[in-house]
Amino acid sequence: MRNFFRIGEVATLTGCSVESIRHYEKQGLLPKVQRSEQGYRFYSSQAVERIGFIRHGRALGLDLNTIQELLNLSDNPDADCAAADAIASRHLMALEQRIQSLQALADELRQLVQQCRGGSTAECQIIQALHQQQ
Amino acid sequence: MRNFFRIGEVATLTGCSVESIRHYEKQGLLPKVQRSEQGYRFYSSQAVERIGFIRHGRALGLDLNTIQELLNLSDNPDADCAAADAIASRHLMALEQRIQSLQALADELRQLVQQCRGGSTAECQIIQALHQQQ
DNA sequence: GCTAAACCCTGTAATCGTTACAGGGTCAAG
DNA sequence: CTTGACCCTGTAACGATTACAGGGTTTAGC
Repeated sequence: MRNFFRIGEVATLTGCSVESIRHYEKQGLLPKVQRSEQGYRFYSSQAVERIGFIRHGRALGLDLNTIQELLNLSDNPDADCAAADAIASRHLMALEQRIQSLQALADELRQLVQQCRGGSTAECQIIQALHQQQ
Repeated sequence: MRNFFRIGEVATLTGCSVESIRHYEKQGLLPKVQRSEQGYRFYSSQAVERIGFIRHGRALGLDLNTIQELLNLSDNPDADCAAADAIASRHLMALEQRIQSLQALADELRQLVQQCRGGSTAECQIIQALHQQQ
């Protein structure tokens, strides 16, 4: 396995767009990138792995700041695992709360859709509900 | 009930910020607003009701474009109610899909958190999972 | 050796809805 | 006549991503 990749290759390997990789760099999630004489970025396989880490985190819905925190922990192998646990737990709670509120919205919307019995918008339950004072 | 309100009063009545009201206007969701000689916006109670409609839609998670569509339907009482039904149903399906994917994320995250048994980040399951190739 | 395609670079602007300014005008009560 | 509470416009920020424009480099085929 080669140990140096151009940004486009990294994009293919990680499923991350070239623009996003450059964005992660600008946001400080990636250490100083090596450059060729012409200024092309070159990534080691460790760097590629780090971008995979970020992608993983994004897929879990973590924001870049949170991922940054986890990367810092990962960079210090002696740090306390409880910190990572706290971050994940905090995110999980926020996620569960968000799911609940979306669930409530879906329920409300489902009711509206079920009430709709055709006809003109003048008597449409969906539109009327939105006009209702809450 | 008065029939003319300043923007700050409308904000209080609808629970909508002054900035958002001006934003809705700029986005074309509100018809031409009346102005005092000094340029102050003045809203009729119908306009206030329309802003309430928008707020309702936002609370249901609809984006402004979708709300615009519903407002157009509402403005044409003879239009077919099926159009509103389609919009609401489409949004409901998207919402249910989103809930499902968030639910899957939460499940994955919950597993990670449960696997965490303390110790240093070097052997932290959460961090290791993020490093894993998927 | 030349050309075209496929890369790479930087910098800027767009997306979406909202919030927060800056810099200024108006109006009421004290 | 000053203070504070309003109002105005315009611009920028948030977060993550995408999409340019305008330019340089490399690679493959001819």
